[in-house]
Amino acid sequence: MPTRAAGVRERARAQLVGEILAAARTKLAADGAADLSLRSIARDLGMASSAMYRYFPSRDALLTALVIDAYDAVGDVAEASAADARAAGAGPGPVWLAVARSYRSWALENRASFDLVYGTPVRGYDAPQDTVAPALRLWRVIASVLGEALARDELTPRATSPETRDLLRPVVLEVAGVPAGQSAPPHVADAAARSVALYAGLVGAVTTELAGHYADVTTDPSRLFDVTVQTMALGAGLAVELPAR
Amino acid sequence: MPTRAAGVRERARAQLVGEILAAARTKLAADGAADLSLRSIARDLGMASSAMYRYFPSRDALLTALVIDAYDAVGDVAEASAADARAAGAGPGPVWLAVARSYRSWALENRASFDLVYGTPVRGYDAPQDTVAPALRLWRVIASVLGEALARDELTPRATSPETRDLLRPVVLEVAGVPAGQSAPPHVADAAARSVALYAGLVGAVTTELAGHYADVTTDPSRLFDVTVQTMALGAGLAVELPAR
DNA sequence: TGTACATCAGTGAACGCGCGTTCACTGATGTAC
DNA sequence: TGTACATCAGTGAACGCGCGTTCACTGATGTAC
Repeated sequence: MPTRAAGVRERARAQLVGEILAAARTKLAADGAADLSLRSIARDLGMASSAMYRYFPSRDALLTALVIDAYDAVGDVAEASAADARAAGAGPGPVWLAVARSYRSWALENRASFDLVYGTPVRGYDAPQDTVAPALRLWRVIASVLGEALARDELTPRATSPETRDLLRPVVLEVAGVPAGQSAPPHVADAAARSVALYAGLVGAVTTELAGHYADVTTDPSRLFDVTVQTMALGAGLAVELPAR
Repeated sequence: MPTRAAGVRERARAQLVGEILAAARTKLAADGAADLSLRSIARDLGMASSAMYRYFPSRDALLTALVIDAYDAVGDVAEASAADARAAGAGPGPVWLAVARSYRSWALENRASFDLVYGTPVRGYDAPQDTVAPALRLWRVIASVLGEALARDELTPRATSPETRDLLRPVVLEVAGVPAGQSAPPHVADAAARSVALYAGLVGAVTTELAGHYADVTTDPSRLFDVTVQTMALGAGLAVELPAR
């Protein structure tokens, strides 16, 4: 049974790749991306460091796998929380709050992964093209919130500057129903621009908290996060009510 | 002249400390904080690596000097741009835009310094207490913008959640005239909370751009930054008009 | 002004550490006839 | 079913690198009398 026999080797291989990745994730969580080394992972798995090269051509290739991993984890979490909120009948504002909170929770629980993809780029590592698609998942989730608000006509109107047109790429536009290649009408382009502010604001709120800067100004980072995200939503034209504590 | 002689040695010492810091800044800009080493700085200065220890007790002490350096540079830039804008008669909205732009420019020109203080914390390095005061300068500048808007009664009102009270520390409150130790009235506490959203949003916009994530969604990061910062201002209750391009 | 001593700057070798990557190799597993 | 060969997994030693920090030391500079 040649094919099945080959399958055995392949399966063993796939399993070991999985074990390496699992060990790498553990190491990443413990030491951070900058200190992640093939040798230490090999040590943890009880194998020679040179054996790593049967599975990953270089340290950077391993890093790329972890980067994609992290983006996908964020994508999963964000998409799931948005879907849950919508299933519970939430409108755009509350969906945004749910997404923001889940993003923050994930970041707090996976600091090193968060830093790996949203923090300071790792020196000497250039993320290859494969990482772009998974990275766009969060953009899409946030753009979809604005797209939904727009469709429901729930977006607080504002004067839009004409330069917003043609400023954004399809990713954040298509969610609002603009086909690729077509120029977006002003109000859609504006909604997309607002979603960028939410994305950047979200990243900033979490980054600031993780960098320890919230500690300088508050005693309750979690609540401050909620209030901050609410303020940002207001700027984007979404109403968010915070549950009383 | 004993005192003058001693002064010579002290001055030589101070000058060399200055040269070390200058070389360290150059190295920081070139290699990033994680790769900053005493040995490489010593090499650049043409001295033995062990000589470094006459001037800095450890690598971390050098890092601390660079951290304070970075915070002060940001503080200078932010305070100066706010002062310039005010001198030119600008109201809170335009002052905020000026501060945000100058912050971004500084970050783009000093990536490694930006990462050092607003990015992923350096592994194994704990910023000592001396760094807190310089770090607060940017908070104060941003809080002062909101404080001014409040004083001028130019802040778009909004429903404030009662939990905003007692959420924030004096730093962001005192700028609006609340003496240390006193609880802020609701509208002041709310203004302070808005300033946190601006701070976090600003950090996030720059972080996102530097991490390369803007490249996924736009072709004109500079303009997108302006629009983003405008949207955030709206959430904080400030009106910002962007100059046409 | 001159001399004896103390202080400081700076050196170079060394310790012990960890890293990514390469290479020739041993066995085990799979393949073709 | 059995044998000869090819493929692959994994090893362990080695290369060359850079790091922070310590230590005993040499000279030069400053200080006290």
